[in-house]
Parts: sequence; C-alpha cells; structure tokens
Amino acid sequence: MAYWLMKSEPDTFSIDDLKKVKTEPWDGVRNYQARNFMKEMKKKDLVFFYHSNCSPPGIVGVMEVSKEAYPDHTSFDKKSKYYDPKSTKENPRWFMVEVKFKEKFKELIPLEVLKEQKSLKDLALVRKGNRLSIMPVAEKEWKAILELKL
DNA sequence: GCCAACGTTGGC
DNA sequence: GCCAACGTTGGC
Repeated sequence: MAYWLMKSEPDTFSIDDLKKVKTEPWDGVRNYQARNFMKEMKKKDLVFFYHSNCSPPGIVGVMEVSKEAYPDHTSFDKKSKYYDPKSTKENPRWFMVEVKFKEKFKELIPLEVLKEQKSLKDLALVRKGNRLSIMPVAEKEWKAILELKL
C-alpha cells in the first residue's frame, strides 16, 4: 500500500465538501507528473488532503483511493474549463482517481509546522517553489505527519 | 532542440 | 495583490 498527498484550494473544493459528498472524482489535473502519480495509485491507498492557497495552508485530513485511474471526461467536454482538444476518448491524455472521505483532523497541520520537521525535509511539499499538486509520501513521512496531529 | 515569452501555482 | 518559481508553448 502506498501513501500520497493531494492539494486542493478550499474555495474550490475543501475537506468539508468531501465529507458532505463522501466520494469525489479528482478531475482537472493537467500536469503530467501529477497524472503519472495518479496512475500509480491503488485502491485503499491513503491520501492526505492539503488545503492550498489559503491561510494557513496545511494538511486537513485523510482520504482513501476508492477508484483507480480512469479517463478524465472533463478533458473531452468543450464546455469545461478543463477541456483539452488533444485528449480524445480513443486516446485520453488525462486521468483521474476517485477518493473517499476518511477523516478530518481536529486542527489543520500547518505547512509551517511541516517545514520544521527534519523527518520531512525530502517531502516535495516543503521544498521551495514546489507546485506539484499530487505527490507520493513515504511511509516514514506519513507516520511522522500523523504524530503532529492533535 | 533551444530558449524567450507566457500562464499558472501558491506562499506570503 | 504581489511575485518567485516553475511548466508549457511556439518561433526559429
């Protein structure tokens, strides 16, 4: 089993939104590295939910992969803001996974606190200028982060 | 295949 | 709202 972290802007889609709808297709990813990580995800993999572009940014909970990578149909939809003419049903370029709500932390674990952890110095999230929205988390890192929650 | 210009991400 | 860092695009 593997561990991951996925970012979302809470104004667009927050952990509370996920809690309400229970499961959600993670559509709109238009970055090759992030896409490739989604293709590696397996059912039951655990994923940190990260709130980005807000104050304060940080990890707010845990979700679980409930459906493995399948074509992101919003890339075929001319009306969607995620439309990509280079992605076709015959040869889809973009994929998504479906995630299921597991847990919302009592308190957000701030990015600032994550940055202080020596054990997390290799995590892409805390490295300067990193904009990757989906990234792998090592088992050791996963455990270290869970110890930070209240 | 290089690289400048441009658009986006996301912390602050 | 600013802007640094990064990815992508397109001219050559």
